[in-house]
Amino acid sequence: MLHHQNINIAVDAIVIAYKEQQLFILLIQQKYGIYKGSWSLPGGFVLDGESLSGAVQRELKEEAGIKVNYLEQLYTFGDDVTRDPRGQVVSVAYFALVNPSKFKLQANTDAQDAQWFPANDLPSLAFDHAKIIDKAIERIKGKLMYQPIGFDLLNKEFAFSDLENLYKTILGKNIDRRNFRKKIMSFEILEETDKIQQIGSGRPAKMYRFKKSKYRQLEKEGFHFEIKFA
Amino acid sequence: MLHHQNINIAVDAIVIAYKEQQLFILLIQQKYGIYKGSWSLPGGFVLDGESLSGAVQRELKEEAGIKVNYLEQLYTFGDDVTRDPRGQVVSVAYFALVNPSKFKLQANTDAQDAQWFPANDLPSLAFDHAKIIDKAIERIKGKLMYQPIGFDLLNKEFAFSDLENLYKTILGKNIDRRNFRKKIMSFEILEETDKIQQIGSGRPAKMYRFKKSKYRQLEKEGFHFEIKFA
DNA sequence: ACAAAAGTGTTCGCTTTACACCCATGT
DNA sequence: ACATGGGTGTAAAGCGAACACTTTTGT
Repeated sequence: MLHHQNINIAVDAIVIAYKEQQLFILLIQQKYGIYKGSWSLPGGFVLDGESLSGAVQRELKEEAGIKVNYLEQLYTFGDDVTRDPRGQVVSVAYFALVNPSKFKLQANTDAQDAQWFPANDLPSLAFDHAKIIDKAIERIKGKLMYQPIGFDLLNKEFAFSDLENLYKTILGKNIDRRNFRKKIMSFEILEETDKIQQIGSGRPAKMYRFKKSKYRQLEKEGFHFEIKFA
Repeated sequence: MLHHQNINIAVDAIVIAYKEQQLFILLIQQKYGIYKGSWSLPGGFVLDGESLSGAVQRELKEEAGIKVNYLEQLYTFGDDVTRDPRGQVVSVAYFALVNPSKFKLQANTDAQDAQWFPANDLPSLAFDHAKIIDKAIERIKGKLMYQPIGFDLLNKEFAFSDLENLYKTILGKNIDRRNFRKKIMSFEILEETDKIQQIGSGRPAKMYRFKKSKYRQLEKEGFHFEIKFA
């Protein structure tokens, strides 16, 4: 070490999934220590020579056997020097999105202690993880309005109403179906598939795909995804 | 230390000032090491028991004798494991704004090696600091549109045209004076003083003050500062 | 009187909002 | 035939964009 420091550096991940009009967060049950038995965010110490995002991906694989499709740095928590009772730990939090295909956790890995919890019904959490989750939820709410991250929470093919419900769920308010559809459609970033969804009763829905390449191209041309609501 | 890690944690600060239609960034000349003589952002290792923002403030005081009026975490750089050639260092970058009263650096402190550089004419920088500055400039450009941070770069009392020029400078484009004034005034967050500014020729300008308390109150009521341009 | 910067309103077009009925399917 | 969710258009209001002359001072 360059300079002697009695501080550790860790990463934590807030992994978010969406299913049946609910947001879920991935938590891990602590096996040892004073927080034994309580739930916490997946994460751990960064290894020597390892990058921060690399550490996140490794921990997610080790602790939950999961690979995410969206990963972004959220915030670094280090202003509360006593956030970890064992010693000074600075934690770089990342926020991640997964689509429903990742929802069933493989029990074959180390992941026996990993579980999804509804975001609005979390158990009590170790460390300052409740605060970290709050910040992540704030971030996703904000981002939803000006970046097409909702698609990372849906299957590759989805009904329009799925997107609509996702927005309703995350923002916690009703949106006008007609205006919402008009807006999204005007961006021309959705591709209609030839499939239709048939579940339960009601008229079957056309399935759409998010055209990521089209979006990236529009972005380069100066286009900004942005949604406004009443 | 809880866990043996061969990684250090540091903070860096991007301190931004505005004067005469230019943005300036505070840099420090390196005294030792392989980057000796080249310029870098103020910053350094976090001390045991010290908070991250505390470390930033301490370094700014030590290295430049400066106290900032706006400080916000920018990003944590730790994905490039070799960003510091001496060893693995994760750096939490903060971005800070100061008003013109801080512009003259006291030469009595350690600050002999501190200097302001125009943001568009920087010397070559140590480490990955050029990249960090880019990110900070991006952030300030974005924030200017939806948060009233411009006021932190001006004196407490300022002419309206100062605000206008600040926006023109940072965004790098012309703005419509009438529309801009109309917009800002509609927020009712400025207070007219009884002073007038008289410099050189031309009609003297009324001086304004930013009503921070009024802004905070509006914010609580759900108001969002937001400016759009052509 | 002229140069220099401050101050001020109106019109036009686009975007946002509010709002309700028909369609396709299963039971 | 009815229940369920999918799919669609239009009018009014509000906001952003474009645009030029008058005022106050110094020289």
